[in-house]
Amino acid sequence: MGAGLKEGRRDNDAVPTVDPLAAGPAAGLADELVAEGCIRGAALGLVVAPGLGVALAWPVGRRGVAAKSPADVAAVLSSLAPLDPRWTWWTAQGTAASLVAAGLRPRACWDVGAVGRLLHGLRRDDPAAVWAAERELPEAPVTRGQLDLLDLEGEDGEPVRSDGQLSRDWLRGRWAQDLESAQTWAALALEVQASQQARLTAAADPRAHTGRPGGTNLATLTAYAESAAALLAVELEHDGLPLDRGVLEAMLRELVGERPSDPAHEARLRAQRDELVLRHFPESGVDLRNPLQVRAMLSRSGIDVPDTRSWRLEPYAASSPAVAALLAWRKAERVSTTYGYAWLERSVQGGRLRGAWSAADGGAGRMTAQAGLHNMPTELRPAVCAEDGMVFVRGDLGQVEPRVLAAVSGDEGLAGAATEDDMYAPVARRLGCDRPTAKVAVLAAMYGQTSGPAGEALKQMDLTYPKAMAYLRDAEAAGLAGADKRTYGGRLLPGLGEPGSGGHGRYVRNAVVQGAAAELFKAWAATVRSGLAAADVEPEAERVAGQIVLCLHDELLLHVPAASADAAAALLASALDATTAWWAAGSGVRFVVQVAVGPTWAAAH
DNA sequence: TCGGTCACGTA
DNA sequence: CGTACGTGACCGAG
Repeated sequence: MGAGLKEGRRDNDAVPTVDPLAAGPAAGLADELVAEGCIRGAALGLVVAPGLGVALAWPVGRRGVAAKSPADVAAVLSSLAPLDPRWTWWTAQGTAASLVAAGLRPRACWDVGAVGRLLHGLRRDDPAAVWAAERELPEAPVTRGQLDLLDLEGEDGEPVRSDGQLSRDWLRGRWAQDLESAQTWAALALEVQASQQARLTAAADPRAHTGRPGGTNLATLTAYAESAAALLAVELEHDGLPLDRGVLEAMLRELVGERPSDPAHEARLRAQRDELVLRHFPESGVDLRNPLQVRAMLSRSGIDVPDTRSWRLEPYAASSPAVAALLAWRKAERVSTTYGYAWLERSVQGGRLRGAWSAADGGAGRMTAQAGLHNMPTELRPAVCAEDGMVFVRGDLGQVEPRVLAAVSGDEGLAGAATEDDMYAPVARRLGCDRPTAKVAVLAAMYGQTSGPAGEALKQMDLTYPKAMAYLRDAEAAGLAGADKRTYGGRLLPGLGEPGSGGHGRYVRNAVVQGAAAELFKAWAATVRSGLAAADVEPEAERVAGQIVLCLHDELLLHVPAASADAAAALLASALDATTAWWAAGSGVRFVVQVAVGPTWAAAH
């Protein structure tokens, strides 16, 4: 056994049921790969061909290992833990999902799709799109459905077509036909990785920061974090958010009534709820779900509103029982339609709420989640209950967007304000206004508001924080001109190519802040994940049991054994310090996290 | 069956 | 007329 194997033995990634040292076809594999020029800690291309095995690729070699079942695959990968590879896959969604399902928690990865999104501002992360963008070819068509003759034009059985694009045949599954093809596919992923790595390495750091780990530049570290977030998205989808079905059902009974037994019963209950509102109005036959009809009905009662949004009706609620009834109906209707019994049946199984996660959606690259994970009403959060013997540890980044603005713009004045726990207090002092006004002015600056009560304070912002305001103005100008823009971490915000609307200007102005905040958040989440699940902290005792169960833009929710609550809380703080040490190095900006522990999500505040 | 609009939940 | 997202009901065009 080589020296590298001894020092590097890290079997903690493995499921307890898989012994990486067990004798078997994969025993000694790590040694063999090292002998064939595979370097410890480096990118290692990985493709899993279902039912066949594992394909590996490194710059000077490749290898296929037969593995029929997911457990076999897990055993092979566990045996490679001594190599401490940065697993390089086309996407975590495509490759890591089965690994996670088999109990693996890979430590480090490179997600070619996630990095493609970052570098090229792609809305897609499939191999065809990333390959084309990296080769600077025209956008590739989406592969779906059956191949037709047109698809095969220019194809000769090779993975790369004569026009330079990836083969549609290979994209449709040819890569998984045999282990030899899977190795080729893994080598192609590694080829893209190397090209991406070169682009990232060449990217100048936005500011002359020092102290980044291993001398790695910000863009590359951001690529690591985006990759980790893509893997985390797969894990979140697999693990789910603990939710007590009984508690939620009790809340639903309280809010919207009993569970309907059949469609007719449901219609009857619906009519009963509607009647509680309609009885306040003289006319009949009004559909409460049709805003136009509701507006007309209100108008006949002497309430004229341009639309029927709740904030517009709110002022009338005190004097009009009818409006109050309508607003109460709306609230119940929202819960009933979106977070009611149907949602419960669809999205909660085995005490966990599960939905699809995306690690970088939308223009700014925030994480998004489906199945209501990101917009569950606050009033339902008491149903998010920790399991027996477990607690939630919740960490919330305080005032993250203005702090991010201070860091990315290099504005010394704003950075000075960001040394305090509440940065709006010093801003108010400098602007000569009260705290609420200062807060509105800062938010208005980041969102691109141009009018309103913050007007005077905004003028003061220009004088007091010129670099921050110039940073925002430059972003807006780029958006208006149709030019490309990059976030601090290097995410491309593609320009429209031609002068755009004010709306797009405002969008880019906000996206450079929101996007950078998302990058910082993901880097923090990745660091927390390492402290929880990965095997890179020695000795073993320093690792904290538990898992991340929710990411919510500036908030992380951990589900941990009660005995580990303090350690998890400390991890949230230390991980933030470790992350901002390189992310905001030299800026003087302080980031803060508020941590709370509780038996439910609602209680952890 | 589709996209657009309204409405509303979260950050 | 401050940003982003996901979801559902309804409408009208296809």
